Amino acid sequence: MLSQQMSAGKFAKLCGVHKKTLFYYDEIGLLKPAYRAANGYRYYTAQQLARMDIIKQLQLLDFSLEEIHDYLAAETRQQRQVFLQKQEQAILRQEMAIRRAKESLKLNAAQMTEFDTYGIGTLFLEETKAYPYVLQEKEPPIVLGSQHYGTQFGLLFDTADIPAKQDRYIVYYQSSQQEAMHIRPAGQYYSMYMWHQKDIHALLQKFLGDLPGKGGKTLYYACCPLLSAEDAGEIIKLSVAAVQD
Amino acid sequence: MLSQQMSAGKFAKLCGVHKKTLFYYDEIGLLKPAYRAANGYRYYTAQQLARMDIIKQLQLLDFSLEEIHDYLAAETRQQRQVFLQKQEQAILRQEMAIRRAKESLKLNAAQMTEFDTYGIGTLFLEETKAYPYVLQEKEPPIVLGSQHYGTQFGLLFDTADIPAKQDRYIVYYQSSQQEAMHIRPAGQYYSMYMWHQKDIHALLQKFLGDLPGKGGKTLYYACCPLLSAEDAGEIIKLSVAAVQD
DNA sequence: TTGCTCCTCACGTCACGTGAGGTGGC
DNA sequence: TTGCTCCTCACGTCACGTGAGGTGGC
Repeated sequence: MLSQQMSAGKFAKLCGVHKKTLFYYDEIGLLKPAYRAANGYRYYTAQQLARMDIIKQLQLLDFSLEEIHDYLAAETRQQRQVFLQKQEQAILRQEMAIRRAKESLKLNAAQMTEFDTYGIGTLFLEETKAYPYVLQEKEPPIVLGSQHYGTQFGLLFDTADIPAKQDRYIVYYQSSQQEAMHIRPAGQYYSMYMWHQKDIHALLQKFLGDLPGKGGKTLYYACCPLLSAEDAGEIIKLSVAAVQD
Repeated sequence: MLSQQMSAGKFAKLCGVHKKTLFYYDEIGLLKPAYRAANGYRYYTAQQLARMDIIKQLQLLDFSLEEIHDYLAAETRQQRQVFLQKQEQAILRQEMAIRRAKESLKLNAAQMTEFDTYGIGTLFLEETKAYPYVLQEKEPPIVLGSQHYGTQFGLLFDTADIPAKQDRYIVYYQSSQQEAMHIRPAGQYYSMYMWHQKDIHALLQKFLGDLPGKGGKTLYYACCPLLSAEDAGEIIKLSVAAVQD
């Protein structure tokens, strides 16, 4: 029977965790050694590996140690099942977050290389896919930020308005199509990266002046927070459809 | 110009963060107020929201605050792009982990309901899909644990061996098909949940004795760590193909 | 004056990790 | 005896959160 027992170091190696982790689990009562010698030495048994195994599995499911403790203390399997179901929700939320992060990363990386090839103030023609977007109905906040609008967001202008006044709308993309009432059509667009410091109006007029012909009605003003990363001014991307609609 | 400045509380609300978060960012030098009054009051400007916006975006990409600091301190866009690329790897790893967690959760939930309907010692017939698995070539560790083998793992026996001796192999499932050299075929299986305390051999013989006829050659012994969750003994699931091969 | 906001300590949280300094077993 | 393992403090880390106690502006 004693041959089954092992010291903290051995048990830690078998479990694939740091010995200090075992000390911590002992301290919080999550996994106490089967036997404590008079000199303070901790001894674990092979059976305890099963408990550690559950702990590790639940950690992969993003349980906190306290939740794992409650799980293990649950009387019935029904109770444990409730824990697992709750966790399923959490995992799904995490999955959404990861998906958004991936999209954002992809978009930003692509935009960086695009920006590096064209730089500021160069007009270029690009082919883009269609994407859905949502219009902000209520009064917009002072500053546009990704915390409100997600990865891709900006303003819409009517090109007819530019010479005189300006009219704003806030756009924000959504992968969830439920809210997306509008679609930016696929096709060729004239685009230019610009540096927005103060006067939007001058920027827009410069852009329209550079166009080789008349473009689409809608002017897309996209914010590029990760491109900017400077204290002074923001880098933005202006686009209009190349074909008149 | 002063009208652009706002107190910590207002700026926090605008950013959607706790005021204490601003204090912390100030302390670590990630986002310092634009102006500090003689009485110690912090004042922020609307421009600083852009920086906060980058911080939050990068946090969504699972950057640590230190990494964000380095990102923002990077001189060139090329350097920043390197950061983003590194992060892409991290995100992909996370995605894998989530996928495995989801699979594990699904499997365990299904197994719990199955176990609740049949209980221990009841033979039942089930239809299962094919799944790939890998054989452990080297000497197996003393105790089977999910940390080595993933969500689904266990032992393989040859039914011909049972009456006399026992021969073990360790199985472990993989969703990545690269390593999976073997396949458990789809079809009908006789299965039974049992409580494994000490004598495996007696268990296996009982199981084979309960079968209504001769089953397949391979006996699957699957470990169910999350079903067990008790200190004494483990719950396992035995299966053989219903059709003789 | 009241109520609100602002500040600075200082300590808590989570799940450990990292030494320092000392003891015990072969 | 040497080298290895074990122990217990105690403090560090990460990204904040939580009061306590006091000040400042309208």
